[in-house]
Amino acid sequence: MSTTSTISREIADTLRTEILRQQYRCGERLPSERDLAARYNASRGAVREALSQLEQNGLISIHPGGARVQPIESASIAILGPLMNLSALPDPELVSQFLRTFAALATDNAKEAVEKANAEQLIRMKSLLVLLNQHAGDVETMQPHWINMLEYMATIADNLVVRLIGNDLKAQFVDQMMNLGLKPQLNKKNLNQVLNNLKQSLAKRDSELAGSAVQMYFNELRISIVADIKSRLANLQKRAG
Amino acid sequence: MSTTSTISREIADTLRTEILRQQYRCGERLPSERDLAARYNASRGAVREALSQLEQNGLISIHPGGARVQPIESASIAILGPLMNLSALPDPELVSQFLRTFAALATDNAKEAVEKANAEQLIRMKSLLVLLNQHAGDVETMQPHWINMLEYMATIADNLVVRLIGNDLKAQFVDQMMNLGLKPQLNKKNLNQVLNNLKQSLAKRDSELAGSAVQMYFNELRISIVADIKSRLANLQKRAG
DNA sequence: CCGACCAATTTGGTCTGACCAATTGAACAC
DNA sequence: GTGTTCAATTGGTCAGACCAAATTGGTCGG
Repeated sequence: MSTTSTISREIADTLRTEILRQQYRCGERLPSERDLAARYNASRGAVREALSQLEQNGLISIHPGGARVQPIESASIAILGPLMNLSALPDPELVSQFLRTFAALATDNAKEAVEKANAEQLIRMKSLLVLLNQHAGDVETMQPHWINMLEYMATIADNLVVRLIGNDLKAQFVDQMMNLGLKPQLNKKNLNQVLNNLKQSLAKRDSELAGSAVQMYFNELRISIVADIKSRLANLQKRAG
Repeated sequence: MSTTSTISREIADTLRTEILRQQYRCGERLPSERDLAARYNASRGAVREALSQLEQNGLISIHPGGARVQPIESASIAILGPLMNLSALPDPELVSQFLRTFAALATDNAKEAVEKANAEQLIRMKSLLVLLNQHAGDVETMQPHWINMLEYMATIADNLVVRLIGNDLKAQFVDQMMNLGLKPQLNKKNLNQVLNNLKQSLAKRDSELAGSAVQMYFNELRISIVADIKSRLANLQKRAG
């Protein structure tokens, strides 16, 4: 649903990819709006809307005299998705950073959730944990229950800043990961420890323990996923070489 | 510098504020581009660019038939700045969430920095820590040294995702906080413990300890700042009532 | 009274062509 | 070389037009 395809969006996508591929050097001037309009067979208005989006992305800065490419480190999160889509398989380093970041935020959510949960919310978390335990055998079917748990923790923590970042990150990352059809292999022993720690943290309302449990889970997930991507990359290279 | 004032930007700012003030109910249709153009005495093109920016902000979704207001929880980080600027004094709850989030990311950076730092980087961090200790007496002059330390840790951690989020958060938050001229009062005993833990973490390359030290620092900072804002708000209310 | 259907209107997406002010860049004078 | 000047370029804005999709409101059948 949603993403209605428009000329301006297509232009923005194309230019964004070109910039992320570093086909324009940082600081370099982009072609003029009129040139771009000619190149893409579009009107200046469409080009301007595209450039306006790229400026919002922090990829370029538009001044009278010309639009200049900005260093990628000063861009906004919105570019992470396109950055990961530059090739069929995302950069494992970037994926690792992504999961680290996601872990940090989820950990904070877990801590705050356990801290401020009321009795009813505590019970609900415990019941969600039971579901997690029931599916501990199969990572595949456990996934949605993890999402439920983390989502519910986020609801309790009720941190707008984290939620907004999480939205962006999810939009940029999760959907694209799904497409890869990753089947992470989690160490069962460690997973059991995660679930046990989570259980204890809920029982004793120990927020630090809850945080470290979530942290450990994401750590496992990260290591597994990154390894998977790296091995796929190695296979590709072997086939190509 | 930079922010050249353009009509489209002004329109975007005005509409953004109106939406954040909930002057349009969520799901409600915005006035048509033609209406807005008439209202702001501007051309449709300018209005379209403004709306395009708001769509990038996740505040509205534009479809043929009309632009509709989206729930704020599905917006992007870019709205946090405007959200905090709705009134002279920002919502303390939002500030608290901000600092929590910032803490979570800085903590992760600290952990990774201590983990992967080479000998030279370790030395540099120690020297930065010496500077911190020298200014431990005065929170005011210590601030820039903290920024240096955290910035250097971020450089070592070299996590693009965290950096981009940090950029956004800083752009939305830090500058506006500076204007308030806050003078946080940190508990000296706790501050000393933070510095000591940091020192030990560097000596033993204990990433967890480094993380908890940074966490504790931000915790102190957050409590102090939030209390400050709350007391100011109380003063304002007393004067008004 | 209600729901399904259809046409008129409205709305966003795009294009063309035009004007202004600021910037740029090259020719020019020193 | 260096500083100045001036014309070409560039972004910002406007007006008016067309199309396709969505909305709206009225009509018709139940």
